[in-house]
Amino acid sequence: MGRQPCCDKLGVKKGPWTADEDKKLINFILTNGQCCWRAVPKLAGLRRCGKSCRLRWTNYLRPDLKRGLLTETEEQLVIDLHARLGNRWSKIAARLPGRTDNEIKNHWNTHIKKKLIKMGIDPVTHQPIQKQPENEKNQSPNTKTENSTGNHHCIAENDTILDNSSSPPMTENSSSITTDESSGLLLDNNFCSNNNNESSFITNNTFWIEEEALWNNNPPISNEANFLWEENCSWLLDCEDFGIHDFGFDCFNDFELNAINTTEMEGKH
DNA sequence: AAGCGGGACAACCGCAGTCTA
DNA sequence: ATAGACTGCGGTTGTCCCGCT
Repeated sequence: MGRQPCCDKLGVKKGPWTADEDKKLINFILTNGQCCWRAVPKLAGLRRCGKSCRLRWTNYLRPDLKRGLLTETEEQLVIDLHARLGNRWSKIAARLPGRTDNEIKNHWNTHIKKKLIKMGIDPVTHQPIQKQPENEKNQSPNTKTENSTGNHHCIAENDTILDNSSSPPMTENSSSITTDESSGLLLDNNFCSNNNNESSFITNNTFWIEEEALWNNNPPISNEANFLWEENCSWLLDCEDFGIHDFGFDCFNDFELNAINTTEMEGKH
């Protein structure tokens, strides 16, 4: 019954990844793509759990990742999306090109939360913080409003934001970005439309949907993906501990990468 | 210069839904 | 049909770094 365990718990390494492990994982994914994570550690020669490999790849090694702090625009978008989606970091991250759920979650907890509190805005409800009367504080959880974030919208299964009766009237076809007068937050009206066509959610992010599709297609690594890789690997150079040189494939083009991968694969046989 | 505290972020943990033998 | 693995997600923790005293 059932399947094989994802990894042998004994002998599985934990803790920070080394440059060598990163190199092995990157090489493997670039060669074989993201298929079955269970097999990755074994095939890539890593003493890691498949889950750990997936996490390392998606949060840190993916070539299309942006590095560095979130920009003002991104931050504003995160705030806006959080107001609508709550702590659904993966959904939020899906709307920010090159950002991971982990990164956004961390940034929220370390920066944005404090920023909002400073501005007098409750980071949970996104409403202005006001002193609650004692009797309201003691209300039972059952008397709470429709959701924990205090939003005026509910989220359908396809992640489309739906208006409900309590929501403020949404002006159709209004400009895509407006400002909430009370909070000063940026509001993206496109996001709230009932249009199920995802590409119309956030105009600026249309390319991300396409990029995501490209990414999900798995290998062979396309020229576009390779371009992204080359363009985004510069952050590795900023690393104190190791640079792209440590991975041994700096300045690679398609041909060189393939050559190395082929060599490595042959070496295994 | 040393110690301390807080910020930042990578990584782990555990849960829930899905998948498969 | 079902047990148990797989995957993805959100919450939490651990550790490093930096500024302040």
